[in-house]
Amino acid sequence: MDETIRVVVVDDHKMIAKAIQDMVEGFSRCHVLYAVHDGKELVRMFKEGKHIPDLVILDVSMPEMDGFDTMNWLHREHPQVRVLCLTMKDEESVFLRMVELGVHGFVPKIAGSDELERAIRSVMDKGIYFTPAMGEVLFRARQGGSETVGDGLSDREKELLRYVGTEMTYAQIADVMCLSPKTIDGYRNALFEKLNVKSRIGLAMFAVRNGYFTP
Amino acid sequence: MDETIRVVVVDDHKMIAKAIQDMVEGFSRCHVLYAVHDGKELVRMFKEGKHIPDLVILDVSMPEMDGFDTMNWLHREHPQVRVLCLTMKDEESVFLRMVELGVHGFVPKIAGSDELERAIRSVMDKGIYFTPAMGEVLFRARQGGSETVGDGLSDREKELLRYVGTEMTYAQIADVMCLSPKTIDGYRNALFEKLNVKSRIGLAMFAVRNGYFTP
DNA sequence: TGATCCGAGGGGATTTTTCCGGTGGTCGAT
DNA sequence: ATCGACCACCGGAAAAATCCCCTCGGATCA
Repeated sequence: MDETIRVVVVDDHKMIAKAIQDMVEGFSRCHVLYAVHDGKELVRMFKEGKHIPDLVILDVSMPEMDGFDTMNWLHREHPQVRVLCLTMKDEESVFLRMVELGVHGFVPKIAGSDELERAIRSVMDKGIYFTPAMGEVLFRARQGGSETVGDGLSDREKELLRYVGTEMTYAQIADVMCLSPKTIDGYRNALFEKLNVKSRIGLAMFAVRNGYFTP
Repeated sequence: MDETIRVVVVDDHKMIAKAIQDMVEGFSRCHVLYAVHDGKELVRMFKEGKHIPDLVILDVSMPEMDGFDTMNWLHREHPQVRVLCLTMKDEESVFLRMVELGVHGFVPKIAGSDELERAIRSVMDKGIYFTPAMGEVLFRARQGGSETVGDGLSDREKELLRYVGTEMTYAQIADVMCLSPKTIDGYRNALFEKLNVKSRIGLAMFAVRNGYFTP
Protein backbone atom coordinates (compact mmCIF):
# COMPACT_ATOMS: atom_id res chain seq x y z
CA MET A 1 0.00 0.00 0.00
CA ASP A 2 1.69 3.18 -1.05
CA GLU A 3 -1.42 5.27 -1.27
CA THR A 4 -2.04 8.45 0.64
CA ILE A 5 -3.94 7.96 3.89
CA ARG A 6 -7.01 10.18 3.88
CA VAL A 7 -7.71 11.43 7.39
CA VAL A 8 -10.57 13.30 9.03
CA VAL A 9 -10.22 15.03 12.40
CA VAL A 10 -13.16 15.28 14.80
CA ASP A 11 -12.62 17.59 17.78
CA ASP A 12 -14.72 20.41 19.10
CA HIS A 13 -11.70 22.39 20.26
CA LYS A 14 -10.61 24.30 17.18
CA MET A 15 -7.09 24.77 18.50
CA ILE A 16 -6.59 21.09 19.01
CA ALA A 17 -8.26 20.14 15.76
CA LYS A 18 -6.01 22.56 13.92
CA ALA A 19 -2.97 21.28 15.77
CA ILE A 20 -3.68 17.64 14.98
CA GLN A 21 -4.41 18.56 11.39
CA ASP A 22 -1.03 20.28 11.08
CA MET A 23 0.73 17.34 12.67
CA VAL A 24 -0.90 14.82 10.38
CA GLU A 25 -0.16 16.92 7.30
CA GLY A 26 3.44 16.80 8.42
CA PHE A 27 3.53 13.01 8.24
CA SER A 28 4.45 11.53 4.86
CA ARG A 29 1.67 10.05 2.71
CA CYS A 30 -1.02 11.53 4.99
CA HIS A 31 -3.62 14.05 3.99
CA VAL A 32 -6.35 15.62 6.06
CA LEU A 33 -9.56 15.89 4.04
CA TYR A 34 -11.33 18.10 6.58
CA ALA A 35 -11.89 18.69 10.27
CA VAL A 36 -15.28 18.81 11.97
CA HIS A 37 -16.32 19.82 15.46
CA ASP A 38 -18.71 17.08 16.51
CA GLY A 39 -20.20 13.77 15.49
CA LYS A 40 -23.24 15.33 13.87
CA GLU A 41 -21.07 17.25 11.44
CA LEU A 42 -19.14 14.09 10.65
CA VAL A 43 -22.33 12.22 9.91
CA ARG A 44 -23.45 15.02 7.62
CA MET A 45 -20.16 14.97 5.72
CA PHE A 46 -20.31 11.19 5.35
CA LYS A 47 -23.87 11.33 4.07
CA GLU A 48 -22.97 13.93 1.45
CA GLY A 49 -21.21 11.15 -0.42
CA LYS A 50 -17.58 11.17 -1.35
CA HIS A 51 -16.14 12.53 1.88
CA ILE A 52 -15.31 9.15 3.34
CA PRO A 53 -11.75 8.97 4.71
CA ASP A 54 -9.56 5.98 5.50
CA LEU A 55 -9.09 7.07 9.09
CA VAL A 56 -11.04 9.14 11.58
CA ILE A 57 -9.16 10.75 14.44
CA LEU A 58 -11.83 11.12 17.09
CA ASP A 59 -11.96 13.08 20.32
CA VAL A 60 -14.06 11.61 23.13
CA SER A 61 -15.61 14.62 24.81
CA MET A 62 -17.71 16.69 22.48
CA PRO A 63 -21.01 18.52 22.58
CA GLU A 64 -24.06 17.28 20.69
CA MET A 65 -22.79 13.85 19.63
CA ASP A 66 -19.84 12.69 21.66
CA GLY A 67 -17.06 10.22 20.93
CA PHE A 68 -19.03 7.21 22.09
CA ASP A 69 -22.09 7.99 20.00
CA THR A 70 -19.93 8.80 17.00
CA MET A 71 -17.86 5.63 17.37
CA ASN A 72 -21.05 3.63 17.66
CA TRP A 73 -22.43 5.16 14.47
CA LEU A 74 -19.16 4.72 12.56
CA HIS A 75 -18.87 1.10 13.58
CA ARG A 76 -22.39 0.33 12.39
CA GLU A 77 -22.51 2.44 9.23
CA HIS A 78 -18.91 2.51 8.06
CA PRO A 79 -17.04 -0.43 9.53
CA GLN A 80 -14.29 -0.15 6.92
CA VAL A 81 -13.21 3.25 8.25
CA ARG A 82 -10.47 2.98 10.87
CA VAL A 83 -10.89 5.04 14.01
CA LEU A 84 -8.15 6.37 16.23
CA CYS A 85 -9.43 7.76 19.49
CA LEU A 86 -7.91 10.69 21.39
CA THR A 87 -8.49 11.30 25.08
CA MET A 88 -7.59 13.98 27.59
CA LYS A 89 -7.18 11.85 30.68
CA ASP A 90 -6.62 8.26 29.80
CA GLU A 91 -9.32 6.67 31.90
CA GLU A 92 -9.34 2.93 31.89
CA SER A 93 -13.12 2.81 31.70
CA VAL A 94 -13.33 5.20 28.76
CA PHE A 95 -10.79 3.05 27.02
CA LEU A 96 -12.71 -0.15 27.68
CA ARG A 97 -15.99 1.38 26.54
CA MET A 98 -14.36 2.48 23.30
CA VAL A 99 -12.88 -0.94 22.74
CA GLU A 100 -16.34 -2.44 23.14
CA LEU A 101 -17.57 -0.03 20.48
CA GLY A 102 -14.90 -1.27 18.10
CA VAL A 103 -12.25 1.46 18.14
CA HIS A 104 -9.01 0.58 16.32
CA GLY A 105 -6.56 2.57 18.40
CA PHE A 106 -6.22 4.82 21.37
CA VAL A 107 -3.85 7.73 21.96
CA PRO A 108 -3.83 9.95 25.05
CA LYS A 109 -3.33 13.63 24.29
CA ILE A 110 -0.35 13.69 26.60
CA ALA A 111 1.41 11.79 23.83
CA GLY A 112 3.62 13.59 21.34
CA SER A 113 3.35 13.78 17.55
CA ASP A 114 5.78 10.87 17.19
CA GLU A 115 3.36 8.59 19.00
CA LEU A 116 0.48 9.92 16.93
CA GLU A 117 2.35 9.01 13.75
CA ARG A 118 3.22 5.55 15.08
CA ALA A 119 -0.42 5.06 15.98
CA ILE A 120 -1.65 6.10 12.52
CA ARG A 121 0.84 3.81 10.76
CA SER A 122 -0.03 0.92 13.04
CA VAL A 123 -3.79 1.34 12.67
CA MET A 124 -3.54 1.53 8.89
CA ASP A 125 -1.06 -1.32 8.52
CA LYS A 126 -2.01 -3.75 11.26
CA GLY A 127 -5.50 -2.57 12.02
CA ILE A 128 -4.83 -1.70 15.62
CA TYR A 129 -2.70 0.47 17.89
CA PHE A 130 -2.50 0.13 21.63
CA THR A 131 0.20 1.01 24.12
CA PRO A 132 1.61 -1.71 26.36
CA ALA A 133 -0.31 -0.24 29.29
CA MET A 134 -3.57 -0.62 27.37
CA GLY A 135 -2.68 -4.18 26.54
CA GLU A 136 -2.40 -4.86 30.25
CA VAL A 137 -5.77 -3.30 30.89
CA LEU A 138 -7.35 -5.48 28.21
CA PHE A 139 -5.62 -8.52 29.64
CA ARG A 140 -6.91 -7.83 33.12
CA ALA A 141 -10.39 -7.13 31.76
CA ARG A 142 -10.41 -10.59 30.15
CA GLN A 143 -8.85 -12.44 33.05
CA GLY A 144 -10.33 -10.77 36.05
CA GLY A 145 -13.90 -10.95 34.91
CA SER A 146 -15.73 -9.33 37.78
CA GLU A 147 -12.49 -8.12 39.37
CA THR A 148 -12.00 -5.15 37.05
CA VAL A 149 -14.06 -2.02 37.31
CA GLY A 150 -14.92 -2.57 33.65
CA ASP A 151 -18.56 -2.73 32.79
CA GLY A 152 -20.58 -5.77 33.55
CA LEU A 153 -23.40 -3.26 33.63
CA SER A 154 -26.74 -3.77 31.95
CA ASP A 155 -28.27 -1.12 29.71
CA ARG A 156 -30.79 -0.10 32.35
CA GLU A 157 -28.07 0.21 34.95
CA LYS A 158 -26.05 2.43 32.63
CA GLU A 159 -29.17 4.48 32.03
CA LEU A 160 -29.63 4.92 35.76
CA LEU A 161 -26.04 6.10 36.06
CA ARG A 162 -26.89 8.98 33.78
CA TYR A 163 -29.50 10.16 36.28
CA VAL A 164 -27.83 9.71 39.68
CA GLY A 165 -25.92 12.95 39.25
CA THR A 166 -29.08 15.00 38.94
CA GLU A 167 -31.14 16.34 41.80
CA MET A 168 -33.98 14.02 40.90
CA THR A 169 -35.23 11.72 43.61
CA TYR A 170 -35.27 7.99 42.84
CA ALA A 171 -39.04 8.20 42.51
CA GLN A 172 -38.66 10.88 39.85
CA ILE A 173 -35.99 8.88 38.06
CA ALA A 174 -38.31 5.88 38.10
CA ASP A 175 -40.90 8.12 36.50
CA VAL A 176 -38.77 9.25 33.56
CA MET A 177 -37.43 5.73 33.07
CA CYS A 178 -40.99 4.38 33.15
CA LEU A 179 -40.26 1.92 35.94
CA SER A 180 -41.42 1.28 39.46
CA PRO A 181 -39.35 2.98 42.20
CA LYS A 182 -38.72 -0.51 43.53
CA THR A 183 -37.06 -1.56 40.30
CA ILE A 184 -34.76 1.42 40.51
CA ASP A 185 -34.09 0.21 44.02
CA GLY A 186 -32.90 -3.09 42.57
CA TYR A 187 -30.66 -1.47 39.96
CA ARG A 188 -29.19 0.77 42.59
CA ASN A 189 -28.28 -2.15 44.83
CA ALA A 190 -26.81 -4.04 41.86
CA LEU A 191 -24.69 -1.01 41.00
CA PHE A 192 -23.58 -0.63 44.62
CA GLU A 193 -22.22 -4.14 44.52
CA LYS A 194 -20.76 -4.03 41.01
CA LEU A 195 -19.06 -0.69 41.47
CA ASN A 196 -18.11 -1.33 45.05
CA VAL A 197 -19.72 1.81 46.44
CA LYS A 198 -22.17 2.33 49.25
CA SER A 199 -24.20 5.43 48.45
CA ARG A 200 -25.74 7.48 45.70
CA ILE A 201 -22.82 9.88 46.05
CA GLY A 202 -20.52 7.00 45.19
CA LEU A 203 -22.57 6.24 42.10
CA ALA A 204 -22.57 9.88 41.07
CA MET A 205 -18.80 10.11 41.44
CA PHE A 206 -18.34 6.95 39.39
CA ALA A 207 -20.67 8.33 36.75
CA VAL A 208 -18.73 11.58 36.58
CA ARG A 209 -15.36 9.85 36.41
CA ASN A 210 -16.54 7.59 33.65
CA GLY A 211 -18.29 10.14 31.52
CA TYR A 212 -21.86 8.94 31.96
CA PHE A 213 -22.74 12.59 32.09
CA THR A 214 -20.94 15.94 32.05
CA PRO A 215 -20.82 17.61 35.46
CA MET B 1 7.73 48.04 21.48
CA ASP B 2 9.14 46.12 18.60
CA GLU B 3 10.79 43.44 20.68
CA THR B 4 10.11 39.75 20.36
CA ILE B 5 7.55 38.42 22.79
CA ARG B 6 9.06 35.57 24.77
CA VAL B 7 6.43 32.94 25.52
CA VAL B 8 6.31 29.84 27.71
CA VAL B 9 3.65 27.17 27.29
CA VAL B 10 2.37 25.18 30.27
CA ASP B 11 0.20 22.19 29.40
CA ASP B 12 0.42 18.57 30.46
CA HIS B 13 -0.91 17.33 27.12
CA LYS B 14 2.14 17.12 24.92
CA MET B 15 0.11 17.27 21.73
CA ILE B 16 -1.61 20.43 22.76
CA ALA B 17 1.54 21.99 24.13
CA LYS B 18 3.30 21.24 20.86
CA ALA B 19 0.39 22.54 18.85
CA ILE B 20 0.22 25.81 20.74
CA GLN B 21 3.97 26.14 20.49
CA ASP B 22 3.82 25.76 16.70
CA MET B 23 0.99 28.25 16.45
CA VAL B 24 2.79 30.85 18.51
CA GLU B 25 6.02 30.38 16.57
CA GLY B 26 3.96 31.11 13.49
CA PHE B 27 2.96 34.54 14.80
CA SER B 28 5.34 37.38 13.96
CA ARG B 29 7.64 38.65 16.71
CA CYS B 30 6.76 35.74 18.97
CA HIS B 31 9.14 33.12 20.25
CA VAL B 32 8.51 30.16 22.51
CA LEU B 33 11.34 29.74 25.00
CA TYR B 34 10.18 26.33 26.19
CA ALA B 35 7.13 24.25 27.09
CA VAL B 36 6.58 22.50 30.43
CA HIS B 37 4.00 20.02 31.55
CA ASP B 38 2.92 21.31 34.94
CA GLY B 39 3.28 24.16 37.39
CA LYS B 40 6.09 22.51 39.32
CA GLU B 41 8.27 22.38 36.21
CA LEU B 42 7.50 26.02 35.48
CA VAL B 43 8.54 27.02 39.00
CA ARG B 44 11.77 25.07 38.60
CA MET B 45 12.55 26.80 35.31
CA PHE B 46 11.81 30.22 36.79
CA LYS B 47 14.04 29.53 39.77
CA GLU B 48 16.93 28.50 37.55
CA GLY B 49 17.33 32.15 36.66
CA LYS B 50 17.11 33.57 33.21
CA HIS B 51 14.18 31.58 31.90
CA ILE B 52 11.61 34.23 32.65
CA PRO B 53 9.31 34.92 29.68
CA ASP B 54 7.09 37.89 28.95
CA LEU B 55 4.00 35.72 28.69
CA VAL B 56 2.89 32.41 30.10
CA ILE B 57 0.22 30.45 28.25
CA LEU B 58 -1.33 28.36 30.97
CA ASP B 59 -3.66 25.39 30.89
CA VAL B 60 -6.03 25.00 33.84
CA SER B 61 -6.25 21.28 34.39
CA MET B 62 -2.91 19.72 35.15
CA PRO B 63 -1.55 17.09 37.49
CA GLU B 64 0.69 17.99 40.43
CA MET B 65 0.30 21.77 40.37
CA ASP B 66 -2.74 22.91 38.44
CA GLY B 67 -3.58 26.16 36.72
CA PHE B 68 -4.97 27.79 39.85
CA ASP B 69 -1.95 26.99 41.99
CA THR B 70 0.39 28.05 39.23
CA MET B 71 -1.48 31.29 38.60
CA ASN B 72 -1.42 32.01 42.30
CA TRP B 73 2.33 31.47 42.48
CA LEU B 74 3.01 33.53 39.34
CA HIS B 75 0.93 36.43 40.59
CA ARG B 76 2.78 36.53 43.89
CA GLU B 77 6.33 35.83 42.70
CA HIS B 78 6.38 37.25 39.18
CA PRO B 79 3.62 39.82 38.81
CA GLN B 80 5.33 41.36 35.78
CA VAL B 81 4.80 38.20 33.75
CA ARG B 82 1.57 38.26 31.75
CA VAL B 83 -0.57 35.14 31.89
CA LEU B 84 -3.00 33.94 29.25
CA CYS B 85 -5.18 31.11 30.43
CA LEU B 86 -6.47 28.29 28.26
CA THR B 87 -9.49 26.17 29.16
CA MET B 88 -11.23 23.16 27.71
CA LYS B 89 -14.78 23.98 28.68
CA ASP B 90 -15.23 27.63 29.42
CA GLU B 91 -16.82 27.40 32.83
CA GLU B 92 -17.91 30.67 34.30
CA SER B 93 -16.67 29.69 37.73
CA VAL B 94 -13.21 28.70 36.50
CA PHE B 95 -13.02 32.01 34.72
CA LEU B 96 -14.03 33.99 37.80
CA ARG B 97 -11.58 32.13 40.02
CA MET B 98 -8.78 32.86 37.57
CA VAL B 99 -9.72 36.52 37.40
CA GLU B 100 -9.53 36.69 41.18
CA LEU B 101 -6.05 35.20 40.96
CA GLY B 102 -5.01 37.96 38.59
CA VAL B 103 -5.00 36.34 35.15
CA HIS B 104 -4.53 38.74 32.22
CA GLY B 105 -6.52 36.93 29.60
CA PHE B 106 -8.68 33.94 28.92
CA VAL B 107 -9.02 31.88 25.75
CA PRO B 108 -11.18 28.77 25.40
CA LYS B 109 -9.54 25.97 23.44
CA ILE B 110 -12.47 25.92 21.05
CA ALA B 111 -11.02 29.17 19.72
CA GLY B 112 -8.82 29.15 16.64
CA SER B 113 -5.24 30.34 16.19
CA ASP B 114 -6.46 33.73 15.01
CA GLU B 115 -8.12 34.34 18.35
CA LEU B 116 -5.02 33.10 20.16
CA GLU B 117 -2.92 35.64 18.28
CA ARG B 118 -5.41 38.43 18.99
CA ALA B 119 -5.32 37.45 22.65
CA ILE B 120 -1.53 37.49 22.81
CA ARG B 121 -1.30 40.89 21.12
CA SER B 122 -3.99 42.30 23.36
CA VAL B 123 -2.45 40.98 26.56
CA MET B 124 0.97 42.30 25.66
CA ASP B 125 -0.25 45.68 24.40
CA LYS B 126 -3.18 46.51 26.61
CA GLY B 127 -2.52 44.15 29.49
CA ILE B 128 -5.77 42.23 29.14
CA TYR B 129 -7.79 40.10 26.76
CA PHE B 130 -11.35 39.03 27.33
CA THR B 131 -14.13 38.11 24.95
CA PRO B 132 -17.37 40.09 25.07
CA ALA B 133 -19.06 37.12 26.75
CA MET B 134 -16.49 37.21 29.54
CA GLY B 135 -17.03 40.93 29.92
CA GLU B 136 -20.69 40.23 30.54
CA VAL B 137 -19.84 37.62 33.15
CA LEU B 138 -17.59 40.09 34.94
CA PHE B 139 -20.25 42.74 34.76
CA ARG B 140 -22.85 40.44 36.26
CA ALA B 141 -20.39 39.36 38.95
CA ARG B 142 -19.92 43.00 39.97
CA GLN B 143 -23.56 44.01 39.75
CA GLY B 144 -25.33 40.98 41.03
CA GLY B 145 -23.32 40.55 44.17
CA SER B 146 -24.97 37.52 45.70
CA GLU B 147 -26.73 36.69 42.44
CA THR B 148 -23.68 35.08 40.84
CA VAL B 149 -22.51 31.61 41.75
CA GLY B 150 -19.24 33.20 42.83
CA ASP B 151 -18.14 32.43 46.33
CA GLY B 152 -19.85 34.07 49.22
CA LEU B 153 -18.89 30.90 51.05
CA SER B 154 -17.32 30.77 54.47
CA ASP B 155 -14.23 28.68 55.18
CA ARG B 156 -16.19 25.99 56.98
CA GLU B 157 -18.68 25.78 54.14
CA LYS B 158 -15.86 25.34 51.64
CA GLU B 159 -14.39 22.67 53.88
CA LEU B 160 -17.68 20.84 53.89
CA LEU B 161 -17.79 21.00 50.09
CA ARG B 162 -14.61 18.98 50.02
CA TYR B 163 -16.37 16.18 51.87
CA VAL B 164 -19.79 16.00 50.22
CA GLY B 165 -18.36 14.03 47.31
CA THR B 166 -17.16 11.23 49.56
CA GLU B 167 -19.24 8.34 50.77
CA MET B 168 -19.09 9.62 54.31
CA THR B 169 -22.36 10.26 56.07
CA TYR B 170 -22.89 13.73 57.50
CA ALA B 171 -22.32 12.29 60.95
CA GLN B 172 -18.94 10.97 59.84
CA ILE B 173 -18.07 14.28 58.21
CA ALA B 174 -19.00 15.99 61.47
CA ASP B 175 -16.59 13.65 63.17
CA VAL B 176 -13.59 14.43 60.98
CA MET B 177 -14.40 18.13 61.08
CA CYS B 178 -14.70 17.92 64.87
CA LEU B 179 -18.20 19.37 64.91
CA SER B 180 -21.67 18.31 65.96
CA PRO B 181 -23.78 16.72 63.21
CA LYS B 182 -26.26 19.49 63.81
CA THR B 183 -23.67 22.09 62.90
CA ILE B 184 -22.98 20.35 59.62
CA ASP B 185 -26.72 20.46 59.20
CA GLY B 186 -26.56 24.23 59.37
CA TYR B 187 -23.73 24.54 56.86
CA ARG B 188 -25.49 22.23 54.49
CA ASN B 189 -28.64 24.32 54.56
CA ALA B 190 -26.61 27.50 54.06
CA LEU B 191 -24.92 25.92 51.03
CA PHE B 192 -28.24 24.73 49.61
CA GLU B 193 -29.45 28.28 49.62
CA LYS B 194 -26.25 29.94 48.44
CA LEU B 195 -25.63 27.48 45.62
CA ASN B 196 -29.28 27.13 44.74
CA VAL B 197 -29.36 23.35 45.00
CA LYS B 198 -31.68 21.05 46.89
CA SER B 199 -29.72 17.91 47.70
CA ARG B 200 -26.36 16.51 48.61
CA ILE B 201 -25.98 15.39 45.02
CA GLY B 202 -26.34 19.01 43.96
CA LEU B 203 -23.59 20.01 46.37
CA ALA B 204 -21.34 17.22 45.14
CA MET B 205 -21.84 18.23 41.52
CA PHE B 206 -21.09 21.87 42.36
CA ALA B 207 -17.98 20.76 44.21
CA VAL B 208 -16.80 18.71 41.25
CA ARG B 209 -17.49 21.47 38.74
CA ASN B 210 -15.62 23.99 40.81
CA GLY B 211 -12.62 21.88 41.66
CA TYR B 212 -13.21 21.50 45.39
CA PHE B 213 -11.98 17.98 44.90
CA THR B 214 -10.88 15.76 42.05
CA PRO B 215 -13.50 13.16 41.11
C1' DT C 1 -37.15 -30.07 30.36
C1' DG C 2 -35.91 -28.71 34.40
C1' DA C 3 -32.22 -25.40 36.17
C1' DT C 4 -30.78 -21.03 36.43
C1' DC C 5 -30.10 -16.29 35.51
C1' DC C 6 -32.05 -11.62 34.69
C1' DG C 7 -35.36 -7.87 34.48
C1' DA C 8 -39.17 -6.03 36.86
C1' DG C 9 -41.66 -5.38 40.86
C1' DG C 10 -43.04 -5.61 46.01
C1' DG C 11 -43.40 -5.24 51.69
C1' DG C 12 -41.51 -3.51 55.51
C1' DA C 13 -37.78 -1.85 58.58
C1' DT C 14 -33.83 1.14 59.46
C1' DT C 15 -30.77 4.85 58.63
C1' DT C 16 -29.78 9.29 56.53
C1' DT C 17 -31.05 13.32 54.70
C1' DT C 18 -33.68 17.25 54.65
C1' DC C 19 -36.49 20.87 56.72
C1' DC C 20 -38.65 23.30 60.45
C1' DG C 21 -37.95 25.82 64.34
C1' DG C 22 -34.73 27.72 67.97
C1' DT C 23 -30.01 29.20 71.48
C1' DG C 24 -25.62 31.33 72.37
C1' DG C 25 -20.80 33.03 71.46
C1' DT C 26 -16.99 35.79 69.09
C1' DC C 27 -15.20 39.41 66.39
C1' DG C 28 -14.84 43.39 63.62
C1' DA C 29 -17.17 47.61 61.90
C1' DT C 30 -20.20 51.50 62.24
C1' DA D 1 -22.26 49.86 71.99
C1' DT D 2 -25.05 47.60 68.94
C1' DC D 3 -25.20 45.16 64.57
C1' DG D 4 -24.23 41.83 61.33
C1' DA D 5 -21.31 37.82 59.90
C1' DC D 6 -19.61 33.55 61.03
C1' DC D 7 -19.44 29.88 64.11
C1' DA D 8 -21.29 25.97 67.08
C1' DC D 9 -25.20 23.66 68.67
C1' DC D 10 -30.14 21.46 69.89
C1' DG D 11 -35.09 19.05 69.19
C1' DG D 12 -38.49 17.19 66.37
C1' DA D 13 -40.65 15.64 62.22
C1' DA D 14 -41.08 14.50 57.39
C1' DA D 15 -39.05 12.67 53.37
C1' DA D 16 -35.48 10.10 51.03
C1' DA D 17 -32.32 6.57 50.76
C1' DT D 18 -30.71 2.22 52.07
C1' DC D 19 -31.26 -2.69 53.35
C1' DC D 20 -33.19 -7.41 53.45
C1' DC D 21 -36.07 -10.89 51.81
C1' DC D 22 -39.52 -12.15 48.49
C1' DT D 23 -42.46 -13.24 43.75
C1' DC D 24 -43.10 -13.96 38.84
C1' DG D 25 -42.35 -14.24 33.87
C1' DG D 26 -39.17 -14.98 30.23
C1' DA D 27 -34.95 -16.24 28.23
C1' DT D 28 -31.15 -19.34 27.88
C1' DC D 29 -28.59 -23.29 28.84
C1' DA D 30 -27.38 -27.94 29.81
